Amino acid sequence: MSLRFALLAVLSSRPRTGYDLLQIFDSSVDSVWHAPHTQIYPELRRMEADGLLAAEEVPRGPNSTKRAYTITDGGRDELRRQASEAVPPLREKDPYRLKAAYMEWASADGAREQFVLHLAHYTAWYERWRGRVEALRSREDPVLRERLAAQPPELHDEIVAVKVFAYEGLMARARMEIEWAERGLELVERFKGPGTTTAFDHAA
Amino acid sequence: MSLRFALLAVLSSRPRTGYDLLQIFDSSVDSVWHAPHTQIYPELRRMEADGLLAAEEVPRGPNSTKRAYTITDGGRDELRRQASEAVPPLREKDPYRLKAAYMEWASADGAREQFVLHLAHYTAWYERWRGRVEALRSREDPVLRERLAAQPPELHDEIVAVKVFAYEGLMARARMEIEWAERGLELVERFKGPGTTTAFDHAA
DNA sequence: TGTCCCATGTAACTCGTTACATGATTGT
DNA sequence: ACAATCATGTAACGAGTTACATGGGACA
Repeated sequence: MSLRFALLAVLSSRPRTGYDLLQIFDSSVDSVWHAPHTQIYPELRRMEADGLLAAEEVPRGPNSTKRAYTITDGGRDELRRQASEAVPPLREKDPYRLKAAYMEWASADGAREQFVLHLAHYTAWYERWRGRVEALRSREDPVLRERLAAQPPELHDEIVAVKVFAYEGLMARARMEIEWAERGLELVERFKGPGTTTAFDHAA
Repeated sequence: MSLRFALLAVLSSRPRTGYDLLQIFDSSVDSVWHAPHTQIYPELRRMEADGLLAAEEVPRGPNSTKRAYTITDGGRDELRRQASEAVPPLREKDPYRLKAAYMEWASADGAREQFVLHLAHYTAWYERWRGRVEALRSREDPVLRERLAAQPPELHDEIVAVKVFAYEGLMARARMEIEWAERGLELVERFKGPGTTTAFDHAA
């Protein structure tokens, strides 16, 4: 249901096409969630069928149209409902920690490479999320501006604050992952450096 | 593939039945991964068909048998392969941060309840993981003992160290989630306390 | 006339969850 | 006898990924 929630949330500020949503999700701005077009387009159709969205064919050049989706009152109700319904957190399923727990089976190079990738990944995302927080605080982000324009001024501080809070949560996660990967690299050097043996080497 | 990896890893110390694995995954010890029996039993059958496991019908009472699975040489190769192959980290999909980013749509009670659940969840798991680290460090954990018994003594330190490292990563995650949820509760009081308005109230 | 970018789909497949089922064994 | 636990499945469904496709518009 997260995809549906995210779509409703983005469409609550103004109508957009599937392609618009794809850009927002996948590349530029809203780096909390993502989805490929193969998931977005069918979901928009289903949401329209469920009465959460209304679609309009708008012209595009002389011989073509595109579908713009507008949130309906029912869609806004559903957005409020999903935002307000507390869902119990899921049990952890953590593939990184799982893999680390059985690192004795890994080659030195494989283990090292995994942590190098981990470090690079979360370092890059940390920077990206930091940029988002700045764009939100300064209220220069274009998607945020459209959102604020669609809501009364007395809500603006809350809207900005909760988004900053969300991205700061992602930044905290990234910092944790970076520190963990650095400790991982130390472990690799300690146990898989020259002159050591590991379960990996006990081949049949 | 994480389930398959986890099954291979657990079976690498000694043969077990599907039910044994279920206990290890779902309740008692190995709290890094979990899976219901409806996923474990068919996966074991597939792994047997793929030559990673060998099954043996062992008697159970007078009129019944159970299937015990043993890892094969091919299974050990696959375990080494998966442990050694660096996989690029996945893009973030974070339903908690997503929901928080659009908290302006939530009722005060719904938002508060969500963070209370979050806090309770990660507090409980923090304690659980801390207990696991203790059981690993003292080498009193029965599953760990079987694992060490199956591997030469010069590997014991590495085996314990990587498991402690994995659980400490989970603990770091839990600490981060706890701090974040506490900040979330402060935000709820600030913006959804008495005398405030929120997008939730702007009903149609 | 080609090459991006805009714009939208279907189909097959994997992973995971939930619901529905069944039967034997062990201990009280 | 009954209950708890041991033991193992099938089926339907939803979410998400990857592969396969198609066609118009804008600009050089």
